[in-house]
Amino acid sequence: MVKISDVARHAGVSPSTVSYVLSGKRSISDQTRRRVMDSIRALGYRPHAGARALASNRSNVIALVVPLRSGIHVPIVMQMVIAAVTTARTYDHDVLLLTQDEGVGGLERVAGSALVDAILVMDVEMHDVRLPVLRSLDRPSVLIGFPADPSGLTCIDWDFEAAGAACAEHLADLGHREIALIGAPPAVYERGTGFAERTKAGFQRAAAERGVHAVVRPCDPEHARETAADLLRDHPGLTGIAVHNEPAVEPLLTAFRASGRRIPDDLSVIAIGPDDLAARLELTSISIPAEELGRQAVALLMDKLNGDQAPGATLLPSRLVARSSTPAA
Amino acid sequence: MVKISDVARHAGVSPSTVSYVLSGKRSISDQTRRRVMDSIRALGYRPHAGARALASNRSNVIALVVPLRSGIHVPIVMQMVIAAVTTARTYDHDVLLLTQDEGVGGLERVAGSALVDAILVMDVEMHDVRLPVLRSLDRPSVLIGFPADPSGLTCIDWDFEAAGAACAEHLADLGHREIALIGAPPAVYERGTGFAERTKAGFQRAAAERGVHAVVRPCDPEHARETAADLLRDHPGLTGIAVHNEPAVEPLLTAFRASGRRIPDDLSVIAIGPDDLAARLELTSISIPAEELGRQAVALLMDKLNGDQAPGATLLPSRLVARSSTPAA
DNA sequence: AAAAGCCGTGGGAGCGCTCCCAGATTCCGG
DNA sequence: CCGGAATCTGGGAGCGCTCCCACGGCTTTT
Repeated sequence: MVKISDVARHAGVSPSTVSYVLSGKRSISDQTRRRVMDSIRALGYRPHAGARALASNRSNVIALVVPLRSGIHVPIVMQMVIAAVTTARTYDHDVLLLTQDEGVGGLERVAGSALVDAILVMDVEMHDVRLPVLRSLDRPSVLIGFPADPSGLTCIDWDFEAAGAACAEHLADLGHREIALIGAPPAVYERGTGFAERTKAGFQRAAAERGVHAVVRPCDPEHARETAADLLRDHPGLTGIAVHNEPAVEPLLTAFRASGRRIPDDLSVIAIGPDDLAARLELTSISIPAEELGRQAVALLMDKLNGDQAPGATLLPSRLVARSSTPAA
Repeated sequence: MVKISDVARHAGVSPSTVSYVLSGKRSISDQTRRRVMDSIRALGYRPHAGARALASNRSNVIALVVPLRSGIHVPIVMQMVIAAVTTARTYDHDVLLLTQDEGVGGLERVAGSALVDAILVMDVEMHDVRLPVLRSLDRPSVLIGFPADPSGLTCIDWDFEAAGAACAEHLADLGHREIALIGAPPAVYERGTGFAERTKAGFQRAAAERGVHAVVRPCDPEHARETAADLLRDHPGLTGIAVHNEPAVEPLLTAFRASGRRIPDDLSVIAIGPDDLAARLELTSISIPAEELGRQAVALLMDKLNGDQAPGATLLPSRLVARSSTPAA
């Protein structure tokens, strides 16, 4: 293995100079820098990560805790994970994967052993048991999702409230008087996950403001057919529907059509979710940019690692893209 | 930070003894062990990962390279990733995530800097550019998927050839004389990915052996409707179909029904893929156990890390589960 | 002309752990 | 009672890097 002293000898400088060339923590003459870099390349030198971590107290690795529970759409998670890894690399950091089920112990382990410098937690619950640990840990963390009490934590999420409101407003603007929001599976609501509630709240608030009648239903993708049938039976006057449940979108559309409703003639539909699905189905959609969230979350984490003050709460705006499923009357 | 010498002092032993208690690399009297363990708990000691890596030349971290290209079904990837992480933990290892697009450089980086002890590569191509690097690296690796030349490498995958053959045989056994395999998107075939070709080969071989007429079509899920229509037009006598394309399954079923074919009355259907989807749709299926693959791959990697000889090739059997979509005639 | 400031570099302690080399103790058979 | 084996423990060098402390040479100030 090539070590820093080998490079130093080869370049005719001291090891500390090589270190400084690499870290940029003090000025080095152009000539020296060039000689050192040449030696590094010539010898194929790579700093030993462990030695570096030991001496500098920085591992240049961040932990990413991924959820593995039901009711969360896997492709979105994957997109965020990829975005997080890619972004971390631009900051010269790597990503260590932890699963939700390692729980509190996992966080304490990777932080306590100095395996990671910081922690990114996806899919935070309202009353997440990990919150106290994250607050007390000596390492910065960023949460994707908002718990009930975000004090002392840095959180980021999509602005679901605004997304829900945008749906209701869009439908109201188009003249619909009776609208529905089909949301996440019941399990998600029961778990008290914030995003589902916030979408609902925004939807209902905006509907109320516009004097539009609004109903909200959870939906298990496996039982999309029943959900759709029940909804249309209970509310025959329904003409506008927002779906906040990625995997249920296609089954629901099928079910609506099976119930004799034409889209968009009888029923206008908005999807809240990734743009690609909506684009393919020609649905008006509120896009929730997964990559953007992953990217920003890592950026926040890096800010905190640099000792910068990070905002406690960040809400990413969503964007309504009108397509053929919600035509103007 | 609590360090090993703090524990040693607290327990009245030497640091080396603490180290040996933790590693188990030499015998320790029960009494001493207990005292040391008590001190560790009392002080909340956690070995510093970097120091450990430096001194022992082992980081206890493995790299996992995840694909991010099109044509691979994301939930399957995620299942394998989760399984890999979970399994690695049972071996006291963590998982560092790398993306495909870091390419060769990424592998050299994490291996050269001793960030990871071993490498697990998902979604290997036939003529993968990373193969030479993996062969020359001083760290063990395991590939998920088989390249054209697997010599000198440890590879594991599902037995797609057998899966394809099982489909043809099952259909032939039920009396079908004209059958089709609807496969991965064209891009996957063009890329020369092994699994698509192998399924095809098994399907065709078994069909030939049974004297059954077989056709194979790639299929882009976005154009499932057209694929289905074309296929039924070109081969009106078709009565048995195998689908090896997870996201296309539902669109295809819809398309078949739209073409006036009843399932299973007019058309028997087998799905090759995760069991949950097939079970929900009541389809006969050949299940490809994603978790199992992730688990086994990590197990192989750990064997190699321990210096054990690992088999060069491992093929995981798939299992045919008969459901209502392929009734006996 | 001496003092003060600046820039570029070297020396080397120390980060926390592992594991080689010994040393101490106990146990056994002869 | 002794030699040797077996069992358990301690000491401490060394892993490869970072970063504090110095230092020499040069320029600018007093």
